[in-house]
Amino acid sequence: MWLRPERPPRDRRLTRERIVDVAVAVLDAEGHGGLSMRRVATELGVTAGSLYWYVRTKDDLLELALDRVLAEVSADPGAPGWRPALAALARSNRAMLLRHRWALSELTLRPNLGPNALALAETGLRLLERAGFAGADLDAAMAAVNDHVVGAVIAEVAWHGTLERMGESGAGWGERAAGYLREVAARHPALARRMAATGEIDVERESERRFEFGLDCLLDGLAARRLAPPPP
Amino acid sequence: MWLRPERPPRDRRLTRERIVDVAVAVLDAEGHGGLSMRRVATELGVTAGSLYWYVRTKDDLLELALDRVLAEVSADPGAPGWRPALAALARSNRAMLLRHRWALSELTLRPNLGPNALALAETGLRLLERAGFAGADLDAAMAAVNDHVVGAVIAEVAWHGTLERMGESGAGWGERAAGYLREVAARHPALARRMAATGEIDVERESERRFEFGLDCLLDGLAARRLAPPPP
DNA sequence: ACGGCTCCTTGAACATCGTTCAACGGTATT
DNA sequence: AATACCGTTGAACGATGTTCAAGGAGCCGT
Repeated sequence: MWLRPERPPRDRRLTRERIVDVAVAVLDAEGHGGLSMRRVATELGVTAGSLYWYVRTKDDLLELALDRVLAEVSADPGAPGWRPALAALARSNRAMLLRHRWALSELTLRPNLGPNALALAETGLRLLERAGFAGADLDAAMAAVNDHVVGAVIAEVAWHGTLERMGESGAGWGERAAGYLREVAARHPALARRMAATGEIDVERESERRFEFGLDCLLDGLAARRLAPPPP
Repeated sequence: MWLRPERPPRDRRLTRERIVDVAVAVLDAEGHGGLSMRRVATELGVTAGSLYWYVRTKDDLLELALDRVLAEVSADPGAPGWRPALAALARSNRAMLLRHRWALSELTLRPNLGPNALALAETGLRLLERAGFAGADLDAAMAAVNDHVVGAVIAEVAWHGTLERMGESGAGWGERAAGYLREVAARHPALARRMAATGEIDVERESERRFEFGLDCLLDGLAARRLAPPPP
């Protein structure tokens, strides 16, 4: 994908950029399922076939959209040490994934080697280099932080989606689910304890708390594995 | 989904179980994109419409398939302490996700409250309870481990997929990519250093190494946050 | 043994999707 | 002014998920 440069054109009513703009907008508004070539085309006042002049396939368009939103995550240049800086980068990454929830499903099955993805990797690596990591541990440390971000957001999105579906299922839901829940609770005491302890909880707050907890654990482990203190 | 019990039937040539069997087989063999209602139906010697007697929608079928493979992950009952036991559970989880790579994309956007998912949560929670976790930290610790597993497998699958696509792109690929790579290397020195250091590497081995690295970091952090030593 | 009833399967249909392609109008080059 | 090419159209193809009237197959009550 990133090998195919855009045509140097003449009168074009369209652009890759404008197409990706609309695609991201549609994805943000209606999620993964809401994106279709025809939808993007109508939004641009054009027929679906035209898009294929600028984009080889729908997958390519998704790849472009993914890289577009990856540009939104950035490091905080004013962070005092490697640890706050790395945490800030992770938080920025998480915030972006929560803004564009469709990006996760794309990230899952699509390789992303776009310019913004690579730039993001670069800033992360430099951060860890200054922190005192090198060699194979550098890659592993970077991966560990990214994995935690991705895994945490996946869990949050799935959780949020579950509650949304419950809301959609109309009023009589609780009664039909009660039997199932009772059976589950009987079979799984530890799970029942946790469900009882956390009554009505705010998914966003709790997800953020868990994210910070895991991030702290991870950073503790990373700090212990640093080769050298950060250079002065 | 888990509220709808199967019909008590008469002569049925089909069963939910047989349908899910075939669905999992097709998914394993041909991935997410290879699954269609018609495909499953023909595999069972039946027309597509018949499936809708047993399954309300394709999404429901995927939910069933996901819970089916979730049954494959299990804890090692003979693990000596909480830490090896938790690590074994995480490894078993990872192994399952690598066996059924399609399960990841489903896990991403689908809530999973199936019986096997809940049983899995139960064993994890019991493990952490015995390790000395309680209250909100218990949930957070469980989530942190799961997040690392999911995130790590996602990264591995995406990486593997990238290399596969490169292989498909025919011979002349390297030449067309060389310019892009050179530009990337020039713009991103740290990235270039890492790419140069790790020449031809085995994706599976390296992914496993990174997984264990991150897991160790995480477990270190968790150990430090334990409320009490494990009860005798 | 027969009628009636419910369970399950069929086959055709609908809408929508990604993608292709011949045709065609407008723009720049010669 | 003639030509060549760029960008768009509109129709089409095949495949997809899902629905539904119709019909056959087994069981029940009489």
